[in-house]
Amino acid sequence: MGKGRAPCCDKTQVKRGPWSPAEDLKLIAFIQKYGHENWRALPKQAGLMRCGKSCRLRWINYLRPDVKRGNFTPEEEETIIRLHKALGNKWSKIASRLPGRTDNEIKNVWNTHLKKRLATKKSSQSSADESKPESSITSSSSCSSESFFSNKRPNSPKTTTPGNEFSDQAEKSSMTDKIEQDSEKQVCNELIGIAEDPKESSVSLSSVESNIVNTSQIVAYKPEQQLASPLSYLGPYDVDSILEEVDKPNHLIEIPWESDYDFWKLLDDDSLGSFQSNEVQLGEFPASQNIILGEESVQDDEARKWSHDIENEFGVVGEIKESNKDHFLPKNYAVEPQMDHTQTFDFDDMTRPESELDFGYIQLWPSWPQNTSYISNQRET
DNA sequence: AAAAGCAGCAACCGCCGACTT
DNA sequence: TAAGTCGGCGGTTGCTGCTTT
Repeated sequence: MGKGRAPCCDKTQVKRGPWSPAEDLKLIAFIQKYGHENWRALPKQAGLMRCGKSCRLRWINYLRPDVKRGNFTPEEEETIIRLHKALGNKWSKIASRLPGRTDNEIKNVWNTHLKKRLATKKSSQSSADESKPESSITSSSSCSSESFFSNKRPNSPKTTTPGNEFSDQAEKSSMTDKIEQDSEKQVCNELIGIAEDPKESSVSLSSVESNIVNTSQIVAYKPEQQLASPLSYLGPYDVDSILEEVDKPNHLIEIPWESDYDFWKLLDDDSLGSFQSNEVQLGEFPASQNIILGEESVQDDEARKWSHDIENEFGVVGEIKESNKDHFLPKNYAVEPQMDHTQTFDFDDMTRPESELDFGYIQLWPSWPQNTSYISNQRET
């Protein structure tokens, strides 16, 4: 090539920084309804002023229904340590062995907790090793020190407590020797049962979720499954209006940044009404909002049902007590400026012309992660 | 009580490989 | 085969809250 890589998006035209609940809702609603076949185009289709990469990251790391939040269990930490020994900084591969965990999260945990912990142990251990030979301890997921099983608090904040020190066994496992002797892959296979075919084995979380690309799959989620997601939205956000946003034809008819012959041809052919992508009917939605999903056709009632389900899932309820809201809102959640929880809220970048917004307070997932603080000031937009 | 330092983590950046044209 | 696009990955940044002084 030699031309340098074109930027994935126009940095001046996209919003950056923390995601607001409204943006999350939009993204979730869009993906649940239409999938994410094309991340680059998704923001525009969903009406988000975000880079496609940013959307992808947000979805993969935080909004996916199957993403697991909360502190890492000792077992998970041990797995990370073992896998890191075998694989190095292959966070996505490590993540593939930890269901529900994302590479980013694992990377953070490693950098902030495990690395330091191991370094500390190593230094203390090395001094101890000078006086006595290293014992041979087999490595397995069940080999754990007494502290390994102590302090199991899956739902407690993610911080690792001092009492939760990882065992020396994990550190001193025979892994080290084996890694030196065997190939990385062999060791990995032995310890974690990775399939021989790397292509089969390296199914990362992200790739798994990437397979969810059409609505027929998305809607297969049961509400209770979705409830397991970190969709604990709080605040006076009008779910209906947000869902309407992603339904808006003008959001689905993507006006490309760059001229796209096919797109304009599409318009010229006056085929909008009947245009069907493989998964999403991008054309102007009739009132019925028929969506062609492969062989499936989501009819009126299905669209309504979906909307209704979402509404139920978000649980439009009465006001959330001030004392409770802090419990649910994620840390660093971008909050629109001067947001008043007692009043309706106008999304600055997604304002509806005639806002007949009937904001309801959205009940939160009971499983919203450790986030306990409420950021009242918004970082740059 | 205020300031400084530290830790945690969400998000961004840029590179790479796979795939398409 | 070259050029271009896109998704994915890993490194890094910078903001925020907490702890210490």
